[in-house]
Parts: sequence; structure tokens; C-alpha cells
Amino acid sequence: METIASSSAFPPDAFAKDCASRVVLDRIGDRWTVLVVGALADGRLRFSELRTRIEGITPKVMTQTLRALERDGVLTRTVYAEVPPRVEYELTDLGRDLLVPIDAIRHWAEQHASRIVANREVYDR
Amino acid sequence: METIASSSAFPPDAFAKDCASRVVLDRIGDRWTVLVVGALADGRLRFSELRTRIEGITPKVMTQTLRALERDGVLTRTVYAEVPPRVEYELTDLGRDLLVPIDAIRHWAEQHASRIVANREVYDR
DNA sequence: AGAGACAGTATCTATTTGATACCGAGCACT
DNA sequence: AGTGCTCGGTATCAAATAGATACTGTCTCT
Repeated sequence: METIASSSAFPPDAFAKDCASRVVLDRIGDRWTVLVVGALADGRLRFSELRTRIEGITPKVMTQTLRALERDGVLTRTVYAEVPPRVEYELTDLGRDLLVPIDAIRHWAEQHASRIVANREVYDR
Repeated sequence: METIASSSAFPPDAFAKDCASRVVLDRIGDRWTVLVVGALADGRLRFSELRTRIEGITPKVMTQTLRALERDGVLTRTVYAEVPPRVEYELTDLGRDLLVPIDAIRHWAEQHASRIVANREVYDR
């Protein structure tokens, strides 16, 4: 395999290394992406609002995650030249598309969480 | 951290640290989970078959991922006492449930991959 | 002058991931 | 009897990533 398959001559195959869709999956297979995108479901939020909503994320990692998502065109970053500074993040159309499967994942997690935690306890015993 | 909130007195909230659903999300926010579960969509596979299908995963990481998913009850691991050894992995009901949102994610990735790669190129320029 | 808000950086450490080499049991072949 | 092969992993070490914590710059308000 050579070039990134952005052509549609071949069906995109996320299992193939170097396939574009695999590259994209790597973004979602990120600890924080699901949470950040999910947090922006109801509209634009500022950096600090995101930090409050998503417990446990450090500012460095928040910045990294946001920049990566901005780079991919999932969200926009708008800086207002005020003091104190105001920066708002908002999903793009692409980001709102992503929201659909991401919500599905989150719902699955919330539905089956207790069962999974129980499985772990059995396994570890 | 002491107890994971597996009670259903509170609505599960994946944004909250220490919430069970957050713990579960962390499993999905793993680089390989989506691929491994997706690979098992059509039935049981052996270790080496998984390695072939999922390009780029190393044996160590494959083992880690499979053990974690087994621990969570997403798949089963069956060892046949043969030589050479045969070990088969298969999704549980829980795993097949997970397959639904995971397929949604993969479809999203395959659909929008080229657009995202294009976005990155613009951003990096 | 000093404190505070906000959106981050800088720095250092801990944890995860990855590359690569190797192992053990048994069969098949020479 | 020795050699090589298959399969499903481990072992070991290096590299990349995530996390904890402290700090910065700008302006405004007291």
C-alpha cells in the first residue's frame, strides 16, 4: 500500500494501515475527543466552560485536543480581542455529523456501565 | 477513588470523573478497541487472524486489548488444547451491542476521511 | 499598587505504546 | 536424533503521550 486512499476507487477500509479512514479513527480513539465533542453538542462553549464540564482534563491536554479537532475541521476556534480573553469553540457541520455516532457510543456506555464494572469485578476475583 | 458509581440513583453522566460510564468510555477511547471489535463483527477469529486483519497492531498491544475486552465482558477467549495452539475470540451479547455504535463511528470515519485529511492540509499550510 | 479573570504555556514526571527479539510444546520431515 | 515449522503469545527496552503543577501576559477594577 502506498498513498493514502482518498480515492473512492477502492472502498475505504479502516482496518488498513495508512488508509484515510484509519487515520480518522485514530482521532476518535482518543481519550478525550468523545467528551469534548459531546460537550459541544448544545452549542458553543469557552475554554473554561469546557474544563468545568469535562472533569479531570488538564489544560494542556484540553488545548491539544481542541487544536487537533480544529485541525480536522470538527470545530472552530474563535478568539475575541477582549480582556480577560474570550475564546469560543463550536462544532462545524462535520462535527455535528460526528455527534451522531458519538452520542450512540456515550449512550451505550451509560447503559451498560454497571454491567461492565460488574464483569471486571468477577474477572479480577 | 473509592467506589465507582454503579448505583442508578443518579443519572449516569459520562462527563463526570469516576462515573461508571466514564470508565467505560475510556475503554472505547482506546486506539485499538474499535478495530478489534469491528473485526469480530462477522464471527470468531483466532489471534493471528486478528493480527492479519488489523494492520499495524503489535502482538503485545493485541494481547492487552483482548484481555481488557475480555475483562469487560465484551468478548470471550477460548483456548483449544491443540498443537500448535488455537485460541479463538468471539463477541458476547454485550460486544454485539457495542458493535452498533462502533460501526456508526467507522462509517462516519470512512465517509468523511478525505474531507478531514483535506482540512489538515489546509490547516498545516 | 495590588488582586483578579481568562486562556492558555512551560516544565517535569509517570504512564502507555510500540519495535523487536525470543519462548515452549509438539508434529513432520530427513 | 536433530532441525525446522506453527501458533499464541512474553520479555525487554526505547519512544511517544498524558498528566500534575506552576507560571505568564493583558487589561480592568478597587
